[in-house]
Amino acid sequence: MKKLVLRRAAVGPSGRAYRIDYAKELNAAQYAAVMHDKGPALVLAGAGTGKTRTLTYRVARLVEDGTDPASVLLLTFTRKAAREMLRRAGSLLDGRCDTVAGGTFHALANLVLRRYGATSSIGLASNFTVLDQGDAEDVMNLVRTSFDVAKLKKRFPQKNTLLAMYGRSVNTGQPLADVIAEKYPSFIDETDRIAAIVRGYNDYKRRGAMVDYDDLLLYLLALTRHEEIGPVLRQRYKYIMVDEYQDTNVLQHNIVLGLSGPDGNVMAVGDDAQSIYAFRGADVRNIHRFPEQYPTATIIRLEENYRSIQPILDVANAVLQDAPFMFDKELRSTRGDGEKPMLISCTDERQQSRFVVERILEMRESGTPLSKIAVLFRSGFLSFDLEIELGKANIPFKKFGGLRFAEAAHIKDVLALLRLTVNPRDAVSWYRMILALEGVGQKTAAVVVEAIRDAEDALHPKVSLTGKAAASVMSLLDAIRTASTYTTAGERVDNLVAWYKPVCERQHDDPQRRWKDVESLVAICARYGSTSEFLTDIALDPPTTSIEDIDPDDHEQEFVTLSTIHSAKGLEWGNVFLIWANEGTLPAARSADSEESLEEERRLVYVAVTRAADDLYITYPTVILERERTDVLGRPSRFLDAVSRDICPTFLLDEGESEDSA
DNA sequence: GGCATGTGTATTTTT
DNA sequence: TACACATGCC
Repeated sequence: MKKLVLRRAAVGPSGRAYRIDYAKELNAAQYAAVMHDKGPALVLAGAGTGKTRTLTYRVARLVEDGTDPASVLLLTFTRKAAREMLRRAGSLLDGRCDTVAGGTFHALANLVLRRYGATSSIGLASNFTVLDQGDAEDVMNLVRTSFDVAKLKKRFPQKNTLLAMYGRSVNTGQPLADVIAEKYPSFIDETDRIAAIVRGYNDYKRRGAMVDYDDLLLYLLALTRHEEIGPVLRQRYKYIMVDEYQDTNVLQHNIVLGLSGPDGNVMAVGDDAQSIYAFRGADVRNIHRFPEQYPTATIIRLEENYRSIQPILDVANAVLQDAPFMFDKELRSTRGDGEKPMLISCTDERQQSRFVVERILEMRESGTPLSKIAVLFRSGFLSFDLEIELGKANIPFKKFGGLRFAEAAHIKDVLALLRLTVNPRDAVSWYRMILALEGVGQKTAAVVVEAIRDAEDALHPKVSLTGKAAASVMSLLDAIRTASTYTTAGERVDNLVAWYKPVCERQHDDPQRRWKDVESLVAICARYGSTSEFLTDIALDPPTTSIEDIDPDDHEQEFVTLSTIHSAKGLEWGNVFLIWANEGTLPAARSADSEESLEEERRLVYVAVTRAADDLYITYPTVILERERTDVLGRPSRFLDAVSRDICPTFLLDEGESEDSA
């Protein structure tokens, strides 16, 4: 038997002895944050400074001091981040953090609204549907079309532009007219019509008990201000922690204010240098103004970087050097010196891809696992050429960002079918599926949807059609009717998918590949009893990529990560390539018009650079093929101007000895 | 004439 | 992939 050993314990404010030796496991600043008890606090956590660790330990510390885990609320940017933190906190304390509430603002809103949405003045049925971005666009499109804007003979905003206008208005609190005047001046004459369409959009959602992402936040805010429910929520959540505070929008900021009440038991954690979601309404000023908002706030700075070697941080610090106001920060590495990052000037995109591929092959040769390598870029399409080269070289990779699972047409189809079994009044889903049928175009689809809307029983509409259209519409109605008789999501989806297969095969030329996706969706769905719960989860937390998440065989496999900078937030790799680091791409040309958006591009560079632990290669092509013959001469991103060649030397690529002698 | 379907082109970033 | 526009079927 092992012998018992005595260890001197620290004692917390509650007088209980801590199991975890916080002082030993944390640095001074982290320790201060973890021990912070009541009242507002702002933790400025630079990249790689152990932010997750700090949050995790604070949760554990609160629980060790006897705080009811259910009264701790951890708001994060993604559900995945929340899961990870709660898992880690749980493992510190043998699972005693199970009941801590954690997730995104949207997930919290969903939870609270299911419970209180119907009873309050909001009057939202508890079985409401959550619309994801694509669904919301479809609804907007339906309303837009009903306004006959095509007949205007004038450019009129597209569905996604309309949604962006409305979303901006909601997320920044600006009136719609002001948003149009400021951000979309070319449509200023159409302000009234746009406003009418937005009203139509909101009416449609209300009638169908649907909420989009913005509504979730709006309704949650309303509930925090509600006479009876507000106090209930504040009673419930006594300790609030918000991660990535720099990426909150005004709405979310107000929700935090509403939830925390006058005492302000809020710990906001973030890094203003990593605010990269302004396009979604995020406002860096939320974090900048936190100290004014809460004059008694404790401010704690985490500056010791555990991730990167100093030469990488030198580049990161230099990128921020000329930035206008930011909280003071200077990242210091705890790891010391190492190889300097390299700036590599490539002749064109081909050479850039070749360089990355050859370097990856060398790394693999010298024993670096592929999982430690990442290639980062500004926008999804910038990796297309590289993907081809990686494929040729047989280097497995996985791409994050860009196309998401739930955005693929065939996945949306299956989800639409499922939705119809839950809500046969869902005109958007009907329209989508009817349009997919053989012999049916926009006109016929509109007629059928109209008939369904007017019918007493949506599944038995009175509509007279002939030929192929008649037969295929009948078969769709029949499929929905049959599937609806089953109770579980799994049974329903099996039925629907059997009907959908020939439709999918007729519509797409690569049905086999698509069908794999459908099958993984079916596999996820099979775990659910309730169809609407499944649909909500898919909308709030869509699987990032197609099969990997589900296929257990692929889990072990080694792969290089390709990712947009946005999707790389919070992650790290040993070896990082930042490609397309040239003017016009990073910053993106469309961001060059305002200082605000330019600064956001600077922060993107900062985020990208600070993902690297050991090796960083920044590449840019000099000759860029613009559309139709005009080649543009590329120059490196202006945000690298302040990075001296001494910190990050420049290299050119020459053709070496050919290796294949065959 | 009305409608379904094919073709070409251009794409930020995401809860 | 999603749109605008052109073509060809009923």
